[in-house]
Amino acid sequence: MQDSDVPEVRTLAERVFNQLQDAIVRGELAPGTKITEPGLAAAYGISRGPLREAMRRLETHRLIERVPHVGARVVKLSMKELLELFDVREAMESMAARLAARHMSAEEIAGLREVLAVHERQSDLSRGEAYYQREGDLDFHYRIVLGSHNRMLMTLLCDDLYYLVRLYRTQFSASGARPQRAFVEHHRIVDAIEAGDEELAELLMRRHVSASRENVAQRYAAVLEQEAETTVTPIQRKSS
Amino acid sequence: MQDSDVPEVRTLAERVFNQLQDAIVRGELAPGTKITEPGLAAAYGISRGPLREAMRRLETHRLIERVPHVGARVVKLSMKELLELFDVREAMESMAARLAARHMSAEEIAGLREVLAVHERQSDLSRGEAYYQREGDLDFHYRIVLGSHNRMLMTLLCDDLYYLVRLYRTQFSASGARPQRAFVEHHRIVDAIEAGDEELAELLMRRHVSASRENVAQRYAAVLEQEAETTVTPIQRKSS
DNA sequence: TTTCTCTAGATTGTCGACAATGGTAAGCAA
DNA sequence: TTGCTTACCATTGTCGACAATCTAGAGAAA
Repeated sequence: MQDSDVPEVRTLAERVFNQLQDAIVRGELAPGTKITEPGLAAAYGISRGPLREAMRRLETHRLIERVPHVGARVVKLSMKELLELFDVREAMESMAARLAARHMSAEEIAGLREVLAVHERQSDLSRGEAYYQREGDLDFHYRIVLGSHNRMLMTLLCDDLYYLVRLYRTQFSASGARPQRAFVEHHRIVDAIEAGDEELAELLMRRHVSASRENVAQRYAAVLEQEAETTVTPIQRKSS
Repeated sequence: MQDSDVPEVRTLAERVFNQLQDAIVRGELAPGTKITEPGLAAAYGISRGPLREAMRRLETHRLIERVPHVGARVVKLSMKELLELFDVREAMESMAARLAARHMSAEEIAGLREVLAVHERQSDLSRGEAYYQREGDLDFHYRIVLGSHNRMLMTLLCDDLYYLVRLYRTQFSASGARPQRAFVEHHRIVDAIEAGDEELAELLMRRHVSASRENVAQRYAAVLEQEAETTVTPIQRKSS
C-alpha cells in the first residue's frame, strides 16, 4: 500500500530492466532492433553503467543477444526455437504438475480452481478476444509451477521461460486457437492434482503442452505453404 | 594451437567470470564467503566495472547470491536445493535422452560409446579414485544433452545446471558411490538411443537420475542420523 | 548489565571520461 | 566498373571518482 511512487525497486538498473523487458515483450521494441548503449541511456535518462547491467540481465533472459565489441539486438525468434521451447516446457511443466500433485495445499488448489472460473467467465464474455484467455492460460501454468514448491523450477520457468513464451505470442501474434479443448484439459489436470495422482497429473500436463506444440507446428506448416505460393517469384521485387 | 597467450576471451569481464567460476566450483572460494567488489577487483588487477559484470553473470548462474546495497556471497547449498536440482535434472535430461534417440547421428553415438569405454578403463585402473569417474559421468550426460540438438536444452543444462552439479559434488564431497550400477545404466541408455527407441531412452534416463537422487537422499539421511549422535553436546566445541 | 541510539567506516550504486575495437565508406589501383 | 586498402567514426570496454546506503561498534540511558 505504501509503495505508490516510492521506488519498489532498489536500484536504477532493476527499474530499467523491468521497463525494457516490458517494452520487448509487448513488441514496442521490434525484434532485430539494434540496441545502442548511449541511445538507451539517454532515452531513460541514466548512465551507461546501470544500463549495461540491465542489458546483461536481458541477455541472460534471452530477450536480447549480444556479441562482444559489436553490440546487442532484440532477439529475432525462429520457429525452430519456438518448438525447442515447447519441448523444454513439456519436460519441466510435466514435472511441475507431478510435484504439484504431491505438494499443493487445499488453499492453493482452491485458488487454482478460481483462476479457471475467472478464465471461463471471461471467455464467455468475449469469445474471440484471446488476450485475457492467454493471460489466464499463463496464470494457470504459473500457479501449477508455484504449487510444485520447487524453487529452482519456479525460477527457471517463471522468471526465464515465461517471458519468452509471452514474447513468442506477441511476435507471432498467435492465439491459442483451441480454447474449449484447453479448458477441458486444464480442468482434468486440476482434478488429477486434487486427487494427488502424480502420474496422471504429469501425463495430462505433458499431453496438454504437447498438443499446444503440435497446434503451433501445424499452423506454421500452413503459413509456410501459403508463403511458398506468394514468393515463388521473388526475383522481380529484389531491389527498387 | 595459436591461442596460447592470445586472449581467447574477448573481454576482461569474461575472463574474470571464468576464473571466478572455476574458483567457486573447485571450492577455493568457500561457500558463504562474502564477496567485496574492491577486494576482488584488486585481487584480479581490474576495475570494478568488469568485475561487477562478472559477478552479475555468476549470480544468474546461481553461484553467488546478491542483495542490493548489501553485498554478495558464495552460495551455501542446502540438501533441499540439491534434491530440487535432481528433480529438474530428471525432467530435462529424460527429455534430452528422448530427443537424442530421435536426432543423434551415428558419429555422435560412436563418440558416446568411446566416452563409456574410456570411463570404464579409468575405473579399472583406479577403482577407488572417484574423480575421473565423476568427470566421465558428467561427460556422458553432457554428450547426450548435446545429442538432443535442442539449443535451449543445451544452454539450460550445460551452461547453467551442470556447474551447480559440480559445485554440489565438491561441497558435499560426495562421490557417486554406485559405479558398477551406473555403468550398466549408461550402457542401456546408449543402447536405447542407438535403437532409436525414444520412450525407452527417456524412461531409462529418468530412472538413472532418479536412482542418483535416491542414493543422495539416503546418504543424507544417514549423515543426519550420525550428526544427531555426535552433536547432542555441541556447546563444548563452540569456539576455540 | 542490557538495550537503544547515533556516529563512523566501509561497501555498493551511479556517473562521466578515456582507451580499444569493429563497421563503413571514400579513395585508389587494376 | 570492380576489387582492395585505408582512414574515419561510432560503439563498446574499461577506469577512477563521487553519492547513497548499509553495517558495526562505541557510548549513554534505563
